[in-house]
Amino acid sequence: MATLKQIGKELGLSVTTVSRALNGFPEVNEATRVKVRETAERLGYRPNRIAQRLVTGRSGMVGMILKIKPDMSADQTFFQTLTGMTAALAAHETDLVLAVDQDADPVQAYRKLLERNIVDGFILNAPVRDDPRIAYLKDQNIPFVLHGRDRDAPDYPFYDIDNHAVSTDAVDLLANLGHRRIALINGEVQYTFGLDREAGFRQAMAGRDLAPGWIVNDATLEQQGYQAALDMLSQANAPTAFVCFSTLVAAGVMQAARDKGLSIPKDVSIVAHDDALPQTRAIEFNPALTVTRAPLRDAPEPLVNHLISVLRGAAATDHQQLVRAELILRGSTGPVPSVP
Amino acid sequence: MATLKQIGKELGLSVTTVSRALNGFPEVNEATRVKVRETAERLGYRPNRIAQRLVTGRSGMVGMILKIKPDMSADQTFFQTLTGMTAALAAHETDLVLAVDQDADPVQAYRKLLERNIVDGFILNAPVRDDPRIAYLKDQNIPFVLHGRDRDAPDYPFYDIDNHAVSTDAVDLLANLGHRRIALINGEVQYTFGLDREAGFRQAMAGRDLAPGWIVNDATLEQQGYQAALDMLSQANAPTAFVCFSTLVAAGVMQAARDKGLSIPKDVSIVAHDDALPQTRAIEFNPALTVTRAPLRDAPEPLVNHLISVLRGAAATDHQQLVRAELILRGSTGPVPSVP
DNA sequence: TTTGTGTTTCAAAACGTTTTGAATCGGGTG
DNA sequence: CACCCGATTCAAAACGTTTTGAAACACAAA
Repeated sequence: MATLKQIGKELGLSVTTVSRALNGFPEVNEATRVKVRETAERLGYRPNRIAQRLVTGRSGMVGMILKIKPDMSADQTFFQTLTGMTAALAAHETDLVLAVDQDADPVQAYRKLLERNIVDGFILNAPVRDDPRIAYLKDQNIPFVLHGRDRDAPDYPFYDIDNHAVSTDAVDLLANLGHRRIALINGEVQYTFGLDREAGFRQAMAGRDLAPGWIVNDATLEQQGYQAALDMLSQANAPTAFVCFSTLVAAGVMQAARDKGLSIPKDVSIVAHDDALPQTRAIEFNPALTVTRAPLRDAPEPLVNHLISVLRGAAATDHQQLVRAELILRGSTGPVPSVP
Repeated sequence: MATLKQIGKELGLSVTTVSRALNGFPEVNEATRVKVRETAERLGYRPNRIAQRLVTGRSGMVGMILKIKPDMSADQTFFQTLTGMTAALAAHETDLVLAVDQDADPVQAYRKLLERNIVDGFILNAPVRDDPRIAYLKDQNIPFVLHGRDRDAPDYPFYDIDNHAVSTDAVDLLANLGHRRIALINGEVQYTFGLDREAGFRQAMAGRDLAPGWIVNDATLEQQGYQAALDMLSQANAPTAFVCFSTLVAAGVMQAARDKGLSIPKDVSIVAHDDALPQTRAIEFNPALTVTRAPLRDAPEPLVNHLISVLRGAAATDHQQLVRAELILRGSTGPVPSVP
């Protein structure tokens, strides 16, 4: 591996000058700079990141810790996010160190990575309410950025979609179509996104004096959506509309409605939230799904950029981003059926 | 952050002595060592890995590059492997840098990580025949270890199961039960494990003068297993036994047999290879599945240990491990039906 | 007292970079 | 000629560790 010293010796220059020439400092003669560049190229010089990091005091790596579920599966969305993230990080000469959390204590894995002086900061996802990881990292004064929020109006950098509005938008749409009996098939309420969706739903319903009589939480799979909807549709005074946590859950709900001999949107309306994952495309449903849409692939780049800025010393609160999901009207929603 | 120098000043010792005391060198007075340990503990000393790495010339990180399929899903098996790997690496003070390969050129992502002097070596998986990544890493003289092999009798460290034997064992079992028309529902033949399974199958069939008339490749999903088996079972002189690439594929084959009104194992026998993933448990099939079994969770630790040894200078060929899958007889195999 | 011996400690170099503060040079100005 | 100035280059320090070769010390043997 070529070093600055070798390039210097080759040209009769000091390492100082070589370093400055390569790093674009203005006080070096343009002719010298060209020669240095040439020689560096010829010798195949690559800066030794380790040495750079020792002197700058930063490691140039950020950590991310995966929480794996007991069934060893992980978030469906993880690979989508990971791909975007490594690409965005590479643009800032930064690498991603991945670890898996297998501990009971959610903070343990972060502590371990920190103690080894490996990473400059963290990317967190899937926060729970008052997340202990966040308390820990703030206490230790470690930079991090969150995909999501663990509370309203936090004081750390984050990128999140407005999950509260996701629900209120859906309820507003359905209520304006005349629906009164609206169900929520929600995701995991251990996470704030689930909690926010439920809170938004309850508030929107309350604002219109509607009773939130049908709420099912912790449904993430198609099968769970199917089962929940089937139960509800079998009752007297069944709901006429469903707000679904995901397009996958909506697929289950749709199947349940069909199995009950109900047609969409004549008898039952369905709104889902669409993370725009490649597996289940809302527009290919039959009928095409009305959705609140916030592509997950939009998240990694802002997320990474926020973190990089903060690592460079920017104020945490300058890097908060709350995006509103888009409401896209398609064929799965219609006016409430006249009389049941 | 406390440093060696600070500990030294605190105790009136040189950094040399402090360093040696903490690293367990024999030539330091036991009383001194105790004092140093105490002070280090009290000051919360953590060695600066970056500095350590600069002087030792090793980064203490290994890289792994994920190949993501066009549908953005990844290997079902990935999380299983990842968990075991980070745990095994942590035992050697080593961290995992993850990157995603989004290039047409499979070597590009490796080159990038290397040019940045980030990693000491690589863990590769899912090799193709004469894998270009392996050629590149060997040419560059970069340590690596492979999960799988890209050819027979390679000269690099690997951990692999004997995929050839997986097929021959299955065929032998079925042929000994009297089956003559044996089908193979194989996985992706772009990878060597798929190729080896097919080669083993053909060889075992040829060894018994049986015609390998039913071979389907590139089936990884339940649906694909179902479709392939349904096609075969609809033909005249349909196969009486199936060798399946995975338990997931076997589930599809089983369903196809049932849909054809065939019972298992009376009319159709099924053998599958079982990676022992938590999602599809062969023993819970009905009837319980006869399998060749090689738990994927067994792989990460030997894999990591091989790599660590090689990083420490061991000979590459001392760290090759070929394990033979276990044949487990259960209820899905039986004698060939008397007359069709 | 001197010499030898084993134990324990130390100063200094090294890793490759960035950064600080100073030196050198050529050329103009007084 | 003496001085100053801008442009360019340099030597040295620093980051925190490991490692080398030598020094210091205590104690026993000669």
